[in-house]
Amino acid sequence: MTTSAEENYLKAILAISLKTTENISTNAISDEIGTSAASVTDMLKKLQDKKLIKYEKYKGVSLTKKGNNSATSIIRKHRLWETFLVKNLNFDWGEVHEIAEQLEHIKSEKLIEKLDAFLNYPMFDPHGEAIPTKDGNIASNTNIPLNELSVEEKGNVMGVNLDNKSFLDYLTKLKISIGSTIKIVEKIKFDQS
Amino acid sequence: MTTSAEENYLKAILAISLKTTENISTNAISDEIGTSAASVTDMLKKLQDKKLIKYEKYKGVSLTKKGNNSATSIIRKHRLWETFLVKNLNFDWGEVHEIAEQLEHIKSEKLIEKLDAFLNYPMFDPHGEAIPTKDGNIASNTNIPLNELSVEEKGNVMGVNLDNKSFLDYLTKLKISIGSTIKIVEKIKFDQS
DNA sequence: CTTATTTTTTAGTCAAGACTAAAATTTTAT
DNA sequence: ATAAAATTTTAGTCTTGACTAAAAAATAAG
Repeated sequence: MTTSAEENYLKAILAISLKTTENISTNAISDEIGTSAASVTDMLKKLQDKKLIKYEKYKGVSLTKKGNNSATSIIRKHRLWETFLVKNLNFDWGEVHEIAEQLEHIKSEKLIEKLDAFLNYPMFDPHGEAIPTKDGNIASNTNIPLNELSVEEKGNVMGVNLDNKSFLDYLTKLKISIGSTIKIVEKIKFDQS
Repeated sequence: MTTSAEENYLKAILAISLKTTENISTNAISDEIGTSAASVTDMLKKLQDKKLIKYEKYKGVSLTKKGNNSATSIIRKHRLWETFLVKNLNFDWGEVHEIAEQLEHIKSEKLIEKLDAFLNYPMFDPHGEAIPTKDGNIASNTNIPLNELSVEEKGNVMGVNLDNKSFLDYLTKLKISIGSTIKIVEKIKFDQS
């Protein structure tokens, strides 16, 4: 059985592996989780013992099959709960992340299957991220990042990549939500906003 | 902020105080929670420091106003989640207790208020137990225990007091659920079944 | 009313998961 | 190629919440 702390490390390792091609360093993990590098080293040993990661001193880390399954399952739980919070409990998408961080660690296979059925097997969460299926499959996200759309082009908002509260609140204020059609009016050179 | 462990102790103390009039002993708590008496003594000191209980060495324990509020709030969360699991996720009432034990510790006032609204402010949980309101009020349960009904009398099942999995499964098999009308056919002397 | 029994507390330990400071290793720069 | 800088690991400590064994206090029995 994995603890919440272990699950958070696995999730972090998976998240980093999707952002970079390089091998995953202790510091990258400590940045992602917000703990000291020493704490990360401690935990890597435990995860290694449980065969959830492959870890070589000073070299870097990668998830084993087992670790990847575990991490993917946590992402699945997180995104299903976020979907529930937004769709059924009427939370704004900007405020569900912290709550889902807690809910994702609830231990019950049956719970998550029944939640999935209740939500009618959604493919995407409220941020537009794909929800892994029970057997670990993830729909690939074929959306175009906003900054790659040119002026006057139109597109539908399929999701928001950031889990940044103030930015999500800003979008809410502009009434931009999943499914909205937006048009690029002008590009500001400095930050491409 | 209370930890999950602290919340479980508060819940146990409240549960015992509802079952007995006598003062609450260390052993009673250790029996309820399933830990050693020594562990209970340790925790009582912490709860005392946080002003959640009144504790006198060798004498016994009682909840302070603050402790009672906290314990009641946990009961509320537990019962709202059980209601959700049964009503919306189609769990059998016999299998929700363990999951609710985990969900009750999720930290978010807003979550529980929104869940309450989503469920349409239920007064009773799937076991027939009253759900405390946001401000701590609990509807008193005026139901008659089954063993006090006489032969041939009829009644409606308002709830089941036990959180005993095998008994609840047994009732499920007999198709006895909340709202069923049952009739006392015969009393078996030995165990009053 | 003193002794035996039960209950409760204290003392010492352990594991998980965090930390800081120091040592070891790797990488970068001259 | 070697010194300097950055990264990573080790060693030692802390807190939480548990445990066992022993001591202390309260209760029961003769």
